[in-house]
Amino acid sequence: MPLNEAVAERLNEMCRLLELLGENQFKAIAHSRAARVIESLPGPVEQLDKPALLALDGIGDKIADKIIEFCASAAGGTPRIAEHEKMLKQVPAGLLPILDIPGLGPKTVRAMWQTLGITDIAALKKAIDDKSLLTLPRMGEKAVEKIKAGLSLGEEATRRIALGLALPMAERIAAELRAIDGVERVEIAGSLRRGRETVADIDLLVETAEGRGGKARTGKQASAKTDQPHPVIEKFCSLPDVRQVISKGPTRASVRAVINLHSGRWKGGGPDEHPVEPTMQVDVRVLPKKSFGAALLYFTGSKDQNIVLRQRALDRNLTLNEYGLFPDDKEPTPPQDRDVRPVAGSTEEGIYKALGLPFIPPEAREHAADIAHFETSGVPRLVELADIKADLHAHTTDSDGRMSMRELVAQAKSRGFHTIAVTDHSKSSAIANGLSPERLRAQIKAVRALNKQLQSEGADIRVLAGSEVDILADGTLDYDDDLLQELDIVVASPHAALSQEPALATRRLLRAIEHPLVHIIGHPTGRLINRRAGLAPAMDELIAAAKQNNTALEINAHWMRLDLRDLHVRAATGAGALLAIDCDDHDPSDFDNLRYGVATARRGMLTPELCVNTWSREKLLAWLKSKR
DNA sequence: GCCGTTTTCGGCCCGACTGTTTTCAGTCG
Repeated sequence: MPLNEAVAERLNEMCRLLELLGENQFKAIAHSRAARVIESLPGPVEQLDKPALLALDGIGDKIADKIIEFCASAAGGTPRIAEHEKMLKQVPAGLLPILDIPGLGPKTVRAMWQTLGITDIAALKKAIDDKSLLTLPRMGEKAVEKIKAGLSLGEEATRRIALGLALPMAERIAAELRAIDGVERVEIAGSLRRGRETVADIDLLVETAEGRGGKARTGKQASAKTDQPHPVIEKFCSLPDVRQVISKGPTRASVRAVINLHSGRWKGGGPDEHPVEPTMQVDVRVLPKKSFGAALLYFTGSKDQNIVLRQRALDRNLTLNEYGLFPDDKEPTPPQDRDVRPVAGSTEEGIYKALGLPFIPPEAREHAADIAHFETSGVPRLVELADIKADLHAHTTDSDGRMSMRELVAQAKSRGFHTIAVTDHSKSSAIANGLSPERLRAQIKAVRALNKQLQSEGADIRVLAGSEVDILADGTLDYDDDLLQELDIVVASPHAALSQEPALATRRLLRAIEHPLVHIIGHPTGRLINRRAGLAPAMDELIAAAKQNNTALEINAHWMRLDLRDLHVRAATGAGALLAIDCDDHDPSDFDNLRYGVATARRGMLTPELCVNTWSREKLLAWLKSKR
C-alpha cells in the first residue's frame, strides 16, 4: 500500500499531541492541514522527493523532513518520526481516545490530565463515578452527562458513513423538513453535496418565508439566552428518527438520528458491527432567502476553497461570510448586523460572479489550488446523470444476479439507455455461479435471439453479449481468447488475491489492460469502502497503459465500491484515458447507484468525451469493434 | 509550522451554541 494514509494518520496524531501539550495551536493546525494535503495526493507520497513535497501548498521545510523521515524508515519496516516519538513520551497515549469524545477538546482533556492525573478512558470513568471530575473548572453536572453520553457512543461518534447510506437518509429528512409550514426550500450541503465517498455528518439548510414564525436573526442580534428556537428547529428536533439533541439554538440545531441500513447485497454493517444503534449527526440551519446562497456556499465547503474565496473577497475590498458578500468597511460589527447592503448573497452563482469566477460545481470544490485553474481555463463541462446512455456491466440469474435478461432490458429502457451489456461472472468465480465456457456460449446465443426479438418489437435498445471475466492472480484471463473473441464486450475484473503485493498487482492489471480483447477493467482495485483496502497498483502506470491501449477503466458505481476512486479518476482524466461508469447490476435497485458513480466521476473532472457510457450507440459499438 | 506582487515577521476564519459563569472560555464546524 502507498504510505499516504499512514503519513496522514501520523501527522494528524501529531496535531492532537501538540494540542494536548498546549503548544501553539497554529503549529497543530499546520500538521492537520499537511495531513489533508497528503491524503488527497493522487500518487504514492513515498515517491516524492523534498522539492516535490515543498511544492505542495501547506507543506514547508520542517514537515517535509518529517514525511521523508517517515517514508525512509517505513522501508525498513517500522515507520517513525523522532519528534512524534518524543511527544508520545510526554503525553500518555490513552488521552487520544478521550479527545475523540464529542464535546471534549484539548483544553479540557489537558486539564483532566494535569490536575486529576487522568490518562485513559478507565481513569475518566472512575473520576466520573467518584465525582472528582466535578472539581475541574467549568465542569458541572450537565457537562459530565455529556461526557457519559459520548462514552456510550464509543467509536460510533467518529465513524465516517458511506455516501450510499447518508444521502438517502439526508433526502428523507429534507423531505420531512419541506413538509413543514413556512419552509420554502431545503438543500443538502457539506461533503455530502460534494459527493465524497464517506461523510462524517449531514448538513441541511432551510430557507423560511420572511416574517413567519420567528424571523431568523443573526450575529449579535441573536442569543440563545433570549431567543426561542425557530419553529422549524423545534420540529426537526422532534422528528421520530432523532435519538439525541446535541444542541438547539434560535437558528441552528445538531442531533444524532438513526441510519437506515440497506437490505441489499451489502447491508452496510450488520448488527454484529453495531453494538449500539447506528446513528449519525445531522446539523440543520435556518436562513432567510437573502443569505441562502452565501450559506450554501459556506456550508458546502470545502474549507480549503472557502479560505481562498474569502481571501479573494478581501483582495477586492469585499468580505465574505455565511450571510453574504459585503463591502469591506473595516467596522468591528459584522455587516449583516448593520443592515449593510450585500453585493451578493441569495445565490452561489451571484457570489462566484462578483468574485470574478465561473460557477464551480460542488463536486469540484475540494482543492484550494483548483480555483486559480478554473479562473484561467474555466470549469470543464462535467459528465451528468442524464448523459449516461448505456450500462456495460450487469448480471443475470445465469450467475449471481436477480434479474432475467428481459428484466435487465426493462430496467435499462426505463432509464433511457440505448445499450445494456450482459456480463455474468466467469468460471473461476464459483461462489457467484460463474459460467462454464459451454454455458457462456449458450448465453451468447440467447442474447442474439433476444436482440432479434427486441428489434421485431421495435424496441430501441441493444443487448450486448459480454462477460465479467476474472483477472487471475497472475494477470491471465479466465476464458480462452477464442471464446472472448465471440463476445461483444469484455469486462475484466480482479475478484480474488486482493491483498497481493503492489508490484504483483501492477503487473497483473497491466496484463489485462494490454490484452487486445479487453474493453473495460472492472472495479480495478477491488476495494470495499470501510471494509477492505483492495489492491494498490501503481495507478500512473495503469492509466498510461489504459490510454495507450484504448482500454477503459471502470468507475464501479456501487456505493460500497466507488472503484476507481475520485483521486484516481482525476489522474486518469488528466492523462486522457477512457472511463466507464457502470452499476455492476445484480438487483433492479442497483441501477439507482448510478448517481454515486457520476458524483465520483465529477469529482475526478470527467467530461462526457472520455466517458464511454455517454457515447452514441454507433460510437460505442465502433469502439467495441475496434478490439475484435 | 506555513506563508508572502504590500510582508522574511506577524498574521493564521469566525459565528453559533453550551454551560458555567456574573461576562466568557471551550468546542465545533
